[in-house]
Amino acid sequence: MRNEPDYLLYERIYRVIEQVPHGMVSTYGDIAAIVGGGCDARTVGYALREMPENRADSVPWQRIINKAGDISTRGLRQRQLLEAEGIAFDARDHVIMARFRWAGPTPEWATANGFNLLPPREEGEQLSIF
DNA sequence: GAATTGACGGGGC
DNA sequence: AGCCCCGCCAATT
Repeated sequence: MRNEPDYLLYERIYRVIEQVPHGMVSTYGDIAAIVGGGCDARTVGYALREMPENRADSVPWQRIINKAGDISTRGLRQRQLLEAEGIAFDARDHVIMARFRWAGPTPEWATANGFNLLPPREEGEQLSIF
């Protein structure tokens, strides 16, 4: 018996995903890092796969892709939905991560809701908004 | 309960 | 960029 029911863990995952803004994407690993508490990338993938249809209305599942920047759910209209948000793909069908990757929740929100922040990324790469 | 699979990630090469 | 290996957690067989 777990101290925390699985459905509650999924709820936390969905809640974080809801924070990913329109026109941006995040990765399974990033979401897991924010959720914390023994959550990993695969768990996020599981939560999304098990997510009931009605949840899809508020949870932007399409914005969650793998770290390589390519979509896993081939066949679904994921790419179509992302392009509709203005997210661009390169010639290899990969999202340009350096440009569309979400930097994580605000410190205020994370603290207020009991989530982690994304570790700062070093490389000179950053999401310059212009 | 072991083995396998899965909308995964990081480190090596 | 790719491929391989290993670790991770949950569900299924």
